[in-house]
Amino acid sequence: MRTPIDPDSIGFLINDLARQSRAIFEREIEAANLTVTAAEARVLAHMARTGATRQHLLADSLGMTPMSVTGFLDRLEKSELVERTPDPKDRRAKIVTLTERASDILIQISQAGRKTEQTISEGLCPKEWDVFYRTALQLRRNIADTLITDQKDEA
Amino acid sequence: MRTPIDPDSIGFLINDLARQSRAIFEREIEAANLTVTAAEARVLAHMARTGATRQHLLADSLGMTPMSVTGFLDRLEKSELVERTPDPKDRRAKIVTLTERASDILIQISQAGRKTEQTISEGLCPKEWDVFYRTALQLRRNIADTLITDQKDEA
DNA sequence: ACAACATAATAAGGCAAGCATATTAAATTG
DNA sequence: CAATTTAATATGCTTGCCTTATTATGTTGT
Repeated sequence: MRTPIDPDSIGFLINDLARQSRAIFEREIEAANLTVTAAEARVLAHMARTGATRQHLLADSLGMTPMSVTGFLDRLEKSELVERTPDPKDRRAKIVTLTERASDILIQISQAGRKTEQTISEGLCPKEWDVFYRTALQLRRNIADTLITDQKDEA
Repeated sequence: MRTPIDPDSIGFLINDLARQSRAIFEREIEAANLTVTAAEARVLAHMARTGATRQHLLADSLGMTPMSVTGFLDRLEKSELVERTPDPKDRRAKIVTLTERASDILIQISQAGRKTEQTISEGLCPKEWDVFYRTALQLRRNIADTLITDQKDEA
């Protein structure tokens, strides 16, 4: 019974990469004197991509629960980076949008992101890097589909 | 100014993969009726690899602070999966070891890990998977080195 | 030998990133 | 128009870390 458990197995590995890259990203963010966390940046990124939406759609896009999104939006709203406006078509719903102020910060965030990317991929052969990136993309979709399917199975 | 910020950039991507794979792993763990978390499993994995060690060495191996390790060990000790014994060579230090009970659980954890790996990599071409895995390994070392160097720069 | 410093673990306390559950108001559907 | 579903949120929890003391030792230079 060799290798009963391996710290180099893919799950641990991916987790390590996430912690490491987050650490580097946060360092860049701090260097730029920004006051957003990596997770908040992620929310902003999705908002930038999807445009004005209802909160639960944003939650879907982020792959988290509506309640988690509420928490993020509360903080981001306090920092005046997002706004919640009532949805005229459904009085239960709210539409979230990025503020003026956010666009400024988004640019700085993306710069931090690019620097992080550079730091991380430094010394890697571009071809390998490319395969790595594309596989990661594919993997994410793959897993997301599995998770959604399983979720339906529960119902 | 196109792509001011991209939810598909590598940092976010890796983070997403970590969350997703952890979710799947935790599902497996629960299915096996185990009561360890992914992070605890990681600690156990490192302990299994490094053998009996002092806590601060374990912390190094895990890439976390000694205090964080203390917390994990407290819980694992309560679950009787690890033991702390005084180091005869240094009365400040403690040697941590896995218990009998842990070896059982480690096997189950590794099975959960393998199942997770299967689920995740399902449908991927083995060659791509291999490149992905090896690049990830390389990347981790790469980043770990950067982080350590930078840390020294601060001092 | 002993003062100064470094090191090993821990106590205390905090914060971020979530989650689950229950609630309220509004919409939809039979 | 009653029953069900949906959108957001309040409340309160867990996990996975961190920082900053503190205490007990070890080590080192003089």
